[in-house]
Amino acid sequence: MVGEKALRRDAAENRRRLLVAAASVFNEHGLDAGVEEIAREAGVGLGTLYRRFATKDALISELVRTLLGDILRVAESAVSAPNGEGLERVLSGAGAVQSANRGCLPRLWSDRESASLRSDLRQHLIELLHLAKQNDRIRSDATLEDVDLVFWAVRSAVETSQGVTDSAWQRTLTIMLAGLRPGAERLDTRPMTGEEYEGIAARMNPATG
Amino acid sequence: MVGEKALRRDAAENRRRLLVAAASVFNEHGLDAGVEEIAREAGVGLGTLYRRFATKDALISELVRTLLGDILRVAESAVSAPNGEGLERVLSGAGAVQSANRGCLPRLWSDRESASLRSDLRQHLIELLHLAKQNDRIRSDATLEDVDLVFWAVRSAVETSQGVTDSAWQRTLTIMLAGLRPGAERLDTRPMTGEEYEGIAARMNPATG
Amino acid sequence: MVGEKALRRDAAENRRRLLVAAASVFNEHGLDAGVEEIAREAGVGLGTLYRRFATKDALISELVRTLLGDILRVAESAVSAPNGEGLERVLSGAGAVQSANRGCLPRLWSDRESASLRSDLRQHLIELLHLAKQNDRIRSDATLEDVDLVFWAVRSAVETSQGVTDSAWQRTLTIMLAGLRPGAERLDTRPMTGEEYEGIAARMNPATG
Amino acid sequence: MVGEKALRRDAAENRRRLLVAAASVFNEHGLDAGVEEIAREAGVGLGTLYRRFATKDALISELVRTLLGDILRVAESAVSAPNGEGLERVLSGAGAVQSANRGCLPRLWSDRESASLRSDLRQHLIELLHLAKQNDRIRSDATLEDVDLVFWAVRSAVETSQGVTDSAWQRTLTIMLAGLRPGAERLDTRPMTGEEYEGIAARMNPATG
DNA sequence: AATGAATGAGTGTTCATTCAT
DNA sequence: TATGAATGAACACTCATTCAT
Repeated sequence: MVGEKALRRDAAENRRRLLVAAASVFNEHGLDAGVEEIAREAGVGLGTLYRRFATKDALISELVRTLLGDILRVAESAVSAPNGEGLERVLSGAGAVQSANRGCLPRLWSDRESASLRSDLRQHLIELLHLAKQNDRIRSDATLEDVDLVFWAVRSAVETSQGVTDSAWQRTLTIMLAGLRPGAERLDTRPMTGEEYEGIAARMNPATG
Repeated sequence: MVGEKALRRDAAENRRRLLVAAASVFNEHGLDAGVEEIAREAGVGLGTLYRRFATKDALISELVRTLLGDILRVAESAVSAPNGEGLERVLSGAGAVQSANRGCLPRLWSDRESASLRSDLRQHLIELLHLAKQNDRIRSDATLEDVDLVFWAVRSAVETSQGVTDSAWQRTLTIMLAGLRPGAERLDTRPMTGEEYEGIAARMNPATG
Repeated sequence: MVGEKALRRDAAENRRRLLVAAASVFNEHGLDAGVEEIAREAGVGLGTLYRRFATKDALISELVRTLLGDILRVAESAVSAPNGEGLERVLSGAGAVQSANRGCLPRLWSDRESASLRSDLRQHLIELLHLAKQNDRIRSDATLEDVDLVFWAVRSAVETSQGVTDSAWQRTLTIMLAGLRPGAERLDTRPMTGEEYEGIAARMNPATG
Repeated sequence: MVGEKALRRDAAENRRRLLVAAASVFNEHGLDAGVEEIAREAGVGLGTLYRRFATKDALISELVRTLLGDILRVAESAVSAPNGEGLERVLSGAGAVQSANRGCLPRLWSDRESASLRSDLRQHLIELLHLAKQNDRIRSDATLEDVDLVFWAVRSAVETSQGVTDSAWQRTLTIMLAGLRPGAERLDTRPMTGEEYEGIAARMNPATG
């Protein structure tokens, strides 16, 4: 009995170490980093990695689920934030999580296996958005999809400013929140006409030197 | 006419076809798509691809430069737009270009070989931002870096909404512009304190499944 | 026992098989033979070859070092040969090694990575040449460089007589030793004047067929 | 008629330029050098190269035949040399040719297509060797095969001393001639016993680190 | 259960040769 | 006829995954 439990605990420990190592390695070399480096960083053998995760893809998915879980937990506790500030807390929290896990961003919001977690998150966001509107922190015509856009905008700021600055995403968040405040300008304008779009697409004509 | 040696007509045509094919294949399968598929889509042999582009990386870089060139051209003509609307035109144009070339986005704003083109673009943006401020379309405390953030936010909207909707990036742009208007709320607030950040990082504790 | 990390038994066995297979394949098809055939001949997968040797070039280098090591060992034991015969033993041994490893000859005496082994060999040759002179087996005006020339002459005999006879190199060795005996004719004659050389070079005039 | 002749002359000129270029390129980069560089060095297009030579291999063969032709011509004129010195003149001449065409050496004495030229050369060598023996310049038990060995020994000296010294082959030639003089020691000794050979072969046992 | 050596399909790239211009 | 762009088989090498120890 004791021996069994000890093994289980080791297994869980290995699993945790692998996820931490994967996050670290992905942050440094991107998702193309080799599984061998992850195992080395985790201090375990390759076989152990594959005992815990069926494929590299499954490992990435699990890491993504971990991050979504972190964000989800912030969302859960944010419901009780005062003055409808919960939504903003979640967005900040998600920014912090993304910033600390740049390597996973290409999969964070599109990973197929994590759909249900993102769905859970959206359930909370519905309520948080409602609270924010009630408290006049977010304009009444803002949608749940708009909130997604904020997550995504933060993602790109983190990814692109990598190595230059760590706080670019905070400015992105600030600007988007400013645009979502009750007092900001109307949002129902399309920023560009179809003709303009076509014009640019047509110009996509590589120079012949 | 130009400094580079002119390519024969058909060589130039092949070059153009390869860039178009690369954009298409990357859009469908990402930058990890094989060079063989690009050649096939372009209707040429592998050797031809490598006659035109020294490496796969060089092909990607060239594609990125093509896109930045498209955006740059919009920026050049946008200077003469009325009412300081030029900046918004460039942002819309860049959105359209990015939307039509999703596959390249991971490199578009970070490719090393394209630094000078991005630098050229920034020169134009300086003026366009100035004009926008003069015309009260953009708040006076907005910076050139804020404009970068808009490009990047649009990028992420395009990437993440892939296959769901093609216009998400337009909404992102609308929201960020709303946040950058003179009447929007102050931008000097940090959206999250350091302690909160640490709190979340500490919670990064993968499930022991 | 040694400084390097010990390989597992089967890993070491694979390494040996690969070197033997490489020698065999190179003997048959030259250094241009494909790595795949080497792996097949060794009965291992391609990945195993690359696990043991970083590149094809490194494999060739290692094979060269192995052969030089064989020759070096002969040289070490040759010091104790009677009547100053040690030098001749080394030359014969090197001939046998070269004859059994024709495929490596283009690299044997010029491989960059093996310089120190060749240097070690030369240290032994200095002593062996000295002993040979003391015992009147080699003329006193012979130099260490002359000994190099004997190695190289044997190389070429092995290479060129490939498939015709296996003992041509022995005759080459015999003739060169005869020329290096104390009683042979003076060696300070230039075999050809500069004018003659120029005359031939000028005649280098490909047929107009 | 005149136009036709002019074309023929151009073709012949191109052919000559290609052979000269090939020799030069092979000298610098070895036989693995690309055909494109040869065409460039010759100042003609790739198509022209392939109009003159069916394959790269045919070009190499032709170059080899050119060199053998040069040596053959020396052999022809050497028959009339005084005091039986003709043989030595051919050997020197061949050394000069080889030294000036290092790049071809791997094929010079083994190229299949050049067999008849080498056969012609041997016919002359038979006579030259006879004359040398009659004049007591070469020992009477020397064979035609021994002469081959001298060619080959020179080859290797040229190849291996590449970049270090240009005259190593002359020393090799001097030593071998000394070994072939009437006064040199007997040549009928085998330099190594079969057991010794086996002993070394058995030791061919890569270290297991 | 843990290890890491072994595997081989897949990738980017080269280069002798062909052929449209 | 001369050109060099086009071709694609062949190559060296990588890396996610398997499995003997």
